[in-house]
Amino acid sequence: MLIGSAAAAAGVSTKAVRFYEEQGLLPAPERAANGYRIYAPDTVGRLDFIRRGRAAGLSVSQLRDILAVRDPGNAPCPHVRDALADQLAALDAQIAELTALRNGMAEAHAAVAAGDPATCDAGLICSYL
Amino acid sequence: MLIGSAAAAAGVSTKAVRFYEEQGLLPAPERAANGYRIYAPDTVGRLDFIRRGRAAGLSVSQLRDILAVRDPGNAPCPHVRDALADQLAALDAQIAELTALRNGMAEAHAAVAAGDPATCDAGLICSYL
DNA sequence: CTTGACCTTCCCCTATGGGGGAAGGTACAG
DNA sequence: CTGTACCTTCCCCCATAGGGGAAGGTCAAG
Repeated sequence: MLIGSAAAAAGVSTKAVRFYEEQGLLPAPERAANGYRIYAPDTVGRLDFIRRGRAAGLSVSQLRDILAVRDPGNAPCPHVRDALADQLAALDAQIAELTALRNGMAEAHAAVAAGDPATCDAGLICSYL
Repeated sequence: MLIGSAAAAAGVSTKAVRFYEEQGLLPAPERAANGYRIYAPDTVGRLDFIRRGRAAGLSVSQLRDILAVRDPGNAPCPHVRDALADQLAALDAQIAELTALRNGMAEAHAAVAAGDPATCDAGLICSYL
C-alpha cells in the first residue's frame, strides 16, 4: 500500500507519515522501482497507535522511545518488560504532573467561581485591579 | 518606572514585557524623551496577573481576551472562570486519555512479566504497540 | 572621558508538529 | 496526447513563548 492509503487508513496526513519516518517512529519503508514508499498493512496499526498517543498528549520523542522498545525485532522479554516498566513510570510521572497542574487550576477556578465580584477582585486572580 | 524595574517587580523578563506589549496584553506605554518605556506602578500588578495566569496554564491569547474584558471596566471574573473551566476540562480529558493509554500499557507489562517468551514474541506487545 | 548599567530596535534561534506549495516524476484513463 | 491523481524531495511558513545577542543611544558616577 502507498503512503496515501496508509495515512488515510490511520487517520493521519501523508505529511505526518513522512515526518514520523524522519523522526524515527517509522522504519524506512520499502521503495517501489519508481521511488514510492510501500507499506505493509500493519503499518496502519503503528500509525494508529502513534495517532492515539499524540491525542493523549504524548510527544513524538516519547512515542519514539516507546516504539523503540519493541523494534529490536528479537525483543527479549526481560528487556521488553524493563523498557515497558520505564515507560509506565514515565507515563505515571507525566500524569502526576498534569494532575498537579489540573489541581492548581481547579483551585484558581474554585476561588473565582465561589467569590462574589468583590472577593474576586480582591483575590488571587483579579488582584491586579 | 522603567521596563527593568517593572519586570523585576513582577518577576518576569524585560523580553517578556515587550512581548506582552506586542501581543496586546499591555497597552503601549508612555515614552520618555529618550524613547524609554515609562510604566505606571500598577503595571506591575498587571504583569503579575499575567505571570500567575501563565503559571495556571492560561495561554497568552486567553489572557489577552481576559484583559480586554477588564479594560473597559468590566469584572473579568466570569471570563477568568470560563477560561479556567475550559482549561480544566481539556486537562481532565487529556489525563483520562493518558490514563487509558497507561492502563493498556500496564496490561501489556503484566502479560510480559507473567508470560512465557512465546507469548511475548508472538506479538502481544507488538499488537499493542 | 570613560566605564557600566540601563534602554532601544532588529533579527535570528530554540523546540514542537507538522501544513503549503513548488518543481518534477509516474501511472492510468479517455 | 493530455488530464488527473498519485507520488518524490525541497524549502519556507504558521503558532507558541519567548531567549540571545548585535548595534546603537543614554545616563550617572568615578
